[in-house]
Amino acid sequence: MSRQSARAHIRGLLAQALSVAQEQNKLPPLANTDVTVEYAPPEKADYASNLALRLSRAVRMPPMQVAAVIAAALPESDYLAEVSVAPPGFINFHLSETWLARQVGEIVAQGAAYGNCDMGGGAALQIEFCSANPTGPLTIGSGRNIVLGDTLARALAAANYRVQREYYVNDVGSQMDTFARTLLARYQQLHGLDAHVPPDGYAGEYMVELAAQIDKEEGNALLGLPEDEALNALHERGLALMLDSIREDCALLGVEFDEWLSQAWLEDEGRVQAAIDTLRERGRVAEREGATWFVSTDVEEDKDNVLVRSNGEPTYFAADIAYHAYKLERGFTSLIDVWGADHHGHVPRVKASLAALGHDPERLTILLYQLVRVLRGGEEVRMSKRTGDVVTVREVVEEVGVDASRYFLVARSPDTAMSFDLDLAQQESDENPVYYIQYAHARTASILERAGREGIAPGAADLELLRHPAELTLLRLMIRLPELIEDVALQHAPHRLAFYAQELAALFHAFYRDCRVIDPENAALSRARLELAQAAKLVLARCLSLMGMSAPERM
RNA sequence: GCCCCCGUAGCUCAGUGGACAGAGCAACUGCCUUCUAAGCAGUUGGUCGGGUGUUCGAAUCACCCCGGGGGCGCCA
Repeated sequence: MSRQSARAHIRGLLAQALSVAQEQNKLPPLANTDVTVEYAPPEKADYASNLALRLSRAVRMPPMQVAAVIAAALPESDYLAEVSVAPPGFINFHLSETWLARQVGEIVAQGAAYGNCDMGGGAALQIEFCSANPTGPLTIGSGRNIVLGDTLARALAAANYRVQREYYVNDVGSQMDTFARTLLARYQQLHGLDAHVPPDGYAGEYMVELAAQIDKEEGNALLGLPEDEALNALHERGLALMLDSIREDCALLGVEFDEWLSQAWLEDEGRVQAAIDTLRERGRVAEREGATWFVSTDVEEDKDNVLVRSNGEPTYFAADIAYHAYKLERGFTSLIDVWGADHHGHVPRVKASLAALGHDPERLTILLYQLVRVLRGGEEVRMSKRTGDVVTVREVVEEVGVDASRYFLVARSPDTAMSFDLDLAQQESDENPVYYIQYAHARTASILERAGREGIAPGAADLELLRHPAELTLLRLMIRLPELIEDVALQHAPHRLAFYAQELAALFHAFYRDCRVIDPENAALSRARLELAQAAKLVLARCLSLMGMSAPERM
């Protein structure tokens, strides 16, 4: 695929140096050692390794000496201008500025593919996200789920995983019964009957609209049916309409799922029963108190969990066991679930159940995100899905737009209980990071357009003319994009994209100030800088695209 | 009672074993006859909630405490 990133290259050099030093008896034989390379403080170096510090104890040598030995054994590399050793024992790597300048050509040549890496090696990966109960419109909380899941999916695809996006539809269970009963009451009310939304029903206005939609299609045909038939019909039709609406909400955020997998389907296929049977064969099931239990007290969990209720209905947990097993049976080598932190207690039992079925629970990663508070007029908006008192994805996107919605929802670490301030996202649009980043992109576009009008031909540039500190600082960050994508994919940390984009935009703005691109007095330098502007445009656009945001040509 | 997340500058948050702790916003001071001022430069601002350990090195790891949020067998 793409060329090796500088970080990966340096890691390779260090690994070679380590084995050379051992062969030459400069270091005692060592067991397999992790070679770590990180970003150095900018004034010290570009990259740094603490390898010598970590090995010092094992090799019984002072860290500075270990560092010197390793540094001396490093092979030559055209990536590097200088390698130095710094107290207390760091090995510092300074990139060659001519190598750096030449990377502009690499970036432009790779175009929209620049940033890709081969971490996944084409492995099939499934990411399941959103999966909100189809009993109401998507809330801003689901919005965070969707944006985290989709952004991560984009980064994983860039890291060469074959990614499938899936939405698990919880179309079975008590909440769907309540949904149908609420719908029936609303439908009856439309026909002048004295019906009431059940006390635990969904009081939101959208249920009235849903009933009206069904009424438009069916007229009073449902009134004559026995109650259970009417409920079944409303369940089915209401669910279909709700899923359409959820699909539209996702589309508003620029997200499309490859698969919508139904819990009812899993049950109808007998997969839930089959999972329970398998667990029983493996001696992991107990009957007590009239219910069927998954026995996990002896392993990962601190308590057993119900699989089949005393009324004979399987639980959500039983279906989830079958569901996760089915994911692996479909050939995905790794799975990611994106869950709200309120489900964290569910994690150990799902993993325990996978293990009990003979699967490797390590294949499943659960990305938990803390819940979203919404501020409107400086006040926290109280939300309740049951009363219909929610802030929806649709409202937010309509209010602040898809770019700002996605940016704010992805820009915080999943571990942070974030506040989404609706007024701020709108009022301060001038001071908004969204515009800041997009403006940098628009500036690159504007420069390129101007160059075109003035007949400055791109290409054939002598890139080694790029020596200005502002040019090189910008480039140092640009060449880290593949490393960033690797980190985002590995750490499941999509928010890093937002911080990178912000920093990149800042460095571009600084370059714009310090380095005039189109200079009639210096055609050669103009061509080189034009090439750099083109590369910067590609990197900015790639970041925005990974975050699902637009990259405007002008603002 | 037990489990998970958080506590870092006035505010919103990065940084989760590495070098003197960072950004944006807010506040203050400057910069448009030249490729977009939705921009740039500078200044102010922090006992990293508290304590004790581990380590060559701790915002980061362990333990205890304080504070905020979320969760805990027949809801999903």
